[in-house]
Amino acid sequence: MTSQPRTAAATRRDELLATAAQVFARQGYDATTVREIADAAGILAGSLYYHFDSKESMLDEILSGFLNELWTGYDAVLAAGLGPRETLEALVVESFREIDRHRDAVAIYQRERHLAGQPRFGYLTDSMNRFEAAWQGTLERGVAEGAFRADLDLRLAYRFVRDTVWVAASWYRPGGRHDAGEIARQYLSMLLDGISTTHQ
Amino acid sequence: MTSQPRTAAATRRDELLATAAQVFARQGYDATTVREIADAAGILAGSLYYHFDSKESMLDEILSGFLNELWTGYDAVLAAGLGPRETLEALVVESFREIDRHRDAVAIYQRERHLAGQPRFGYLTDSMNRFEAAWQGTLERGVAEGAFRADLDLRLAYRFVRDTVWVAASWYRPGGRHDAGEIARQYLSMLLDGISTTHQ
Amino acid sequence: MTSQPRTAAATRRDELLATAAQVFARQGYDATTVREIADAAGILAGSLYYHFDSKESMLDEILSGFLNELWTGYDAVLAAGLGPRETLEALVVESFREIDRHRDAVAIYQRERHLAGQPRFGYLTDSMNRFEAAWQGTLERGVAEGAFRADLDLRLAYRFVRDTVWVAASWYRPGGRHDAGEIARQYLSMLLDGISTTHQ
Amino acid sequence: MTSQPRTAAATRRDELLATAAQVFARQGYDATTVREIADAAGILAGSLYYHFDSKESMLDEILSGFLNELWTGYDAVLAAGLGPRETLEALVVESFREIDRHRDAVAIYQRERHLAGQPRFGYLTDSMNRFEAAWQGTLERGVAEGAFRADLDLRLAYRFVRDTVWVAASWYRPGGRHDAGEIARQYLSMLLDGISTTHQ
DNA sequence: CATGAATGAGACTTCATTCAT
DNA sequence: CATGAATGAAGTCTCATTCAT
Repeated sequence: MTSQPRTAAATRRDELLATAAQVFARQGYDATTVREIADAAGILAGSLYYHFDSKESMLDEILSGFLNELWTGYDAVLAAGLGPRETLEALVVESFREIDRHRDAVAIYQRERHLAGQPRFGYLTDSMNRFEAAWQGTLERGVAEGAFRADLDLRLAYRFVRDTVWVAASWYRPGGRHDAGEIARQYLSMLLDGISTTHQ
Repeated sequence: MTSQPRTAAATRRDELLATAAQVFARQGYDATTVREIADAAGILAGSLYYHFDSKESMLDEILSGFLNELWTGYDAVLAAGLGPRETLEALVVESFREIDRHRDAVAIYQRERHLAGQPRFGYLTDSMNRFEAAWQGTLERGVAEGAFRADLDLRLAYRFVRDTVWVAASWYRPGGRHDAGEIARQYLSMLLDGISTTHQ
Repeated sequence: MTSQPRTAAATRRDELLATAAQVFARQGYDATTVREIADAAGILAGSLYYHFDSKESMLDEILSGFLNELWTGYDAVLAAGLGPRETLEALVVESFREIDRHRDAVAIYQRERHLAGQPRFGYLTDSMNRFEAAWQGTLERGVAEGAFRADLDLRLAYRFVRDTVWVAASWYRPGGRHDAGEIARQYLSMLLDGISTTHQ
Repeated sequence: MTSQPRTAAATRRDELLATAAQVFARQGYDATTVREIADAAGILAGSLYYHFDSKESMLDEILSGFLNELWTGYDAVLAAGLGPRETLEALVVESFREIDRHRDAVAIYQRERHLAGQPRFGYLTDSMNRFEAAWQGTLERGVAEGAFRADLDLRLAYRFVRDTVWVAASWYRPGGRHDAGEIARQYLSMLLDGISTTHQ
């Protein structure tokens, strides 16, 4: 009778996850009650448990789903054999694309970073480590090849770049004045050249 | 015999607030139980209510106390009659000084920004507005006077600068490799001149 | 299959309210714990909050429910166009009927009169005012028409009548020696004619 | 050095008890916090424990103090060898005198009648029994001697008389339009002769 | 798939009471 | 006598979760 039950169910799950992500992003995971998610989805709280094991597993799916897609994009960039400056540009562009597509998940990820300590969310720590390796490695290559300034503390520079990009998720709204690509371009321009007109 | 009773009571409150801020910063406000704060302070949960009305009022005092000190510093900078570039530099330095002194409060402030919607925390919204006015005004003056690049979207630039500075509270630990002044100097260098060696 | 879901839910609420009223009447509102109500109802304390917002809202529903029914009865009496003596008799009879049907609510109402000061229970004050108007107006008409003694202070007489009737709720038990109608008759006899054999 | 330490201390106790009685009467015993009593007395909550063992012992002293004085008055009346009607009149007058002098204690006594079940307050039960014996005995003598109507249920009549008198404590304010004696006279008139002009 | 009622653990908070000063 | 700080028990309420229908 039903054509693709698995697909239909998966679609319903995704809808519910998107709803949950929206509420988590707005209020924070802890401050969100299962009932609020259910209200936003138009069902009763108990009914969510037909689809998900627990509130935590919703969070889990949201975060791991986002990170999977993120790393698909990042890995493509890192495997492309670009120079350090081009790699950094591509990573920034890719990051804003992910923010555009997974805004809520990114916001949650930023806010609930402390979850990385729990076994269930160990993949967050893994991701953070790969993340640091990718960005800091790119910066180091850039310094070595003369593309980036050599007088900077690279750990500070890494954090500067990282935060600069990802915190944008906390204010970015799709459909605003600029699309994700334009924002990426402006950010890159500031990041690479600074905002000052006179360079020492 | 007793030296300063008023000071003694104020000191105890401040100690407890510092303890609470530490726990809030580590775990998040919602995920923190009153009992955890009390444990960290070496008293029983109920005893906190001799000093404070509620968990929320602890948060309130932490945030408003921080913002009061922040604005004392900012107002001094803004009243000094400096040029835009010097103003921006002074604001960044002052910000890192505040991060150094109120690390926990800053981290809480970053994470619990959504509180601004509640009447009790309306002063957060006020502060954010004054904040935007101060920074964005400085950027505009800088563009007008030729100190900052004119080809940037100023709202984006404002967010870039703002986030860049404040997110540092999430990883800054006093007593680390660099002191707050050194970090400010490096951040300013990246912000103003960019990380690239070749400027277009 | 299911007969009347709305009725079923309303019935459950009413059962729980009746249970709560019983405990409140026995021990007083303040001295009653939510757990005692739940125990009496055979559920856990937390489960009450599926049906009611708070302990106070249970009290609210008990009192307002009672007063609504009371005023339905009183208004019918007052609208019947009876003479003052017949009106007073009908009010007393109606009062004892309400005591019979809402014994617990009446006892609570007597004991927790001080609630009238709180905004949420402002309707208690309203009811008390209407109450006074109804009874004292009847007494005044009776004096004017010669049915009641003219030598009495009417405010005192009003209180005498009022207290006389309603305090009965504190000892009345349905199924006792006399039914409500018989008690009303004896009270009316004492009230109207006194307990003395020789009248001056 | 101090002239009468015992008397001074006793005076302070009495002041505090009067304050406590006032608050208990207004809000009810359970709804009153020790801190509210202390506030009303202008001291801190802990300081009350220099004078009293516990909140309950304050209540105890208030109630037993009142009952002691009440029974001194009642016993004098009952020992005077009066006829039933004169006895009833004297008891009513004495009761209003006690209400006048111990208004708060009487109000508390009315409201917290359920305490009679606790061992510590067993004297309340004793007092109630003596009370019932005194009043109902007087009524019975009156019926036997033809002073009171024989067609009434005496238990109902007893309750009618009892409640009628004592509930007055809930609204009586000293210094009002009528003094206690005048109120007693009017109450007696209604009680004995009724409020109707035509007697059957 | 969803509902409605309930569970049970745990949260925040209150408050009578204690005690060193 | 009084204070100020703390205790510890208990109370109201929340909320993730379960389950029969």
